[in-house]
Amino acid sequence: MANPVRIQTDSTVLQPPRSTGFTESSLALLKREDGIVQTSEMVDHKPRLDGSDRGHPGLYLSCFDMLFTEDAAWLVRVSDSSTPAGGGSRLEPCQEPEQCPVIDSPGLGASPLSPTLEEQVEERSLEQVQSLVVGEVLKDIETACKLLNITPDPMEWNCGNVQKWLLWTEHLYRLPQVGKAFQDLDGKDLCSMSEEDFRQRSPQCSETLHAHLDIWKSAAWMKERCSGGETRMREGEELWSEADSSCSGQPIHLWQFLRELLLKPHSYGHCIRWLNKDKGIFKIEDSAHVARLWGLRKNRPAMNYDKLSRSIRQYYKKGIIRKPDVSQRLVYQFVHPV
DNA sequence: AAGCAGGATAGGT
DNA sequence: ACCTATCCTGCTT
Repeated sequence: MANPVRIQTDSTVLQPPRSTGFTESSLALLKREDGIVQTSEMVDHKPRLDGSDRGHPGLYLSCFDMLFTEDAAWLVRVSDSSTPAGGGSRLEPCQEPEQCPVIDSPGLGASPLSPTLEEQVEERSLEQVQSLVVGEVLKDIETACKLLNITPDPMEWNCGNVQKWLLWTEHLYRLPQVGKAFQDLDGKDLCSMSEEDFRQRSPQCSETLHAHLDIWKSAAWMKERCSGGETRMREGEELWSEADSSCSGQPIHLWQFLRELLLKPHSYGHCIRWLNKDKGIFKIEDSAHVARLWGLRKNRPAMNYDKLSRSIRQYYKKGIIRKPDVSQRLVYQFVHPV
C-alpha cells in the first residue's frame, strides 16, 4: 500500500512549473541522486529499498503512493536514450519488484510509440506530474501542520514550533537528532539562515534541513500568493474541514484525530484504514505508528498504543467508539459514522 | 507478546 | 466537569 516507489526519470521530470516558486535547493531535494525519487508515507519506518541506506537521502512524500498505485496507468516512463525499453539499466536491481514497481508506459515493450507521439505524451505526462507533485507537496505540508499543530509559514514559528518541525524533519529523512543545535532559534532566525549557517550548527544534516525548510518557505510564499484564489488543494481542505478541530482553538480529540487519519488513506492507509466506512469500522494496521503520530500531535513523546487504546476505551462509555459486533484485534467502530 | 478491559489517579483546560 | 495521560492488574488471543 504505502510501498516506496521509484520513479525512473531524467533530470527534467521534477522541474517545477515556472510559477511554483520552489527554489533550486528545495528541488534538489526532490530529485536526488540520478533522478531517483523515493517516496513513501512521511513517517514510515520500513527499510528503504533503493539503496538510500547507503547514502541516498530520498524524498518521502505521501503523494506518490497515490500517484503510482492508483494512477500509474497514465504515466509514461521517462528514460534517456541509453535505457533499453522495458529495462531500467540506470537503477540498481530492484530487490522486491512487487514492492517497488518500475513505471512503464503501457505497451512500451511490445510496440513502441513513434518518437513524436511519445514526446507529446511524455510532455503532457510531465506537466501532470509536475503540477501533481507541487500540489501534493503543499498538501503534505498542510498535513504536517495539522499533525504538529504549527502554522505553514516558518516565519511565524516560535522556538517550540521550530523544534517540532526539526523533530518531524528528522523523522522524515531519518536524520540524527539535531534539535539541540537549533534550540534557541525561532522561525525568523531559521529562515534567515544560509546553508552555511545550517552547516555550522549541524554539519551532517545541513543540506537536507536547509532544503526542506526551503520547500516550506516556498510553499508559504505560494500559499500567500494564491490565497483567496483557486488552489489545487481543494480536496485536502475539504477533507480537513470535515473533521479538523485544530483551527477552533479547542484541543483535538482522539476520535477526531483518528478520523483525520482515516480521511487520508493515501497518506495513512498503511497504518489505519476503513474496513467498512459506512458502518464506521476501521482497523489500526500499525498500532505503534498511529500512537507515534498521536504523540506528535499532542506533544506527548511517551505516547504508545497501550495508552492510546486506553483513551479509545474511554469512548465506549460515551458512545463515540465501540468494538464491532464481531470483536477483532485492533478493529474499532465509530458509533455514529459520517 | 500483544492486545483488551477497566479501575485509579493526576494534570490541564 | 471533562478529556486525556499514565500506570496498573488481570484476562484473552
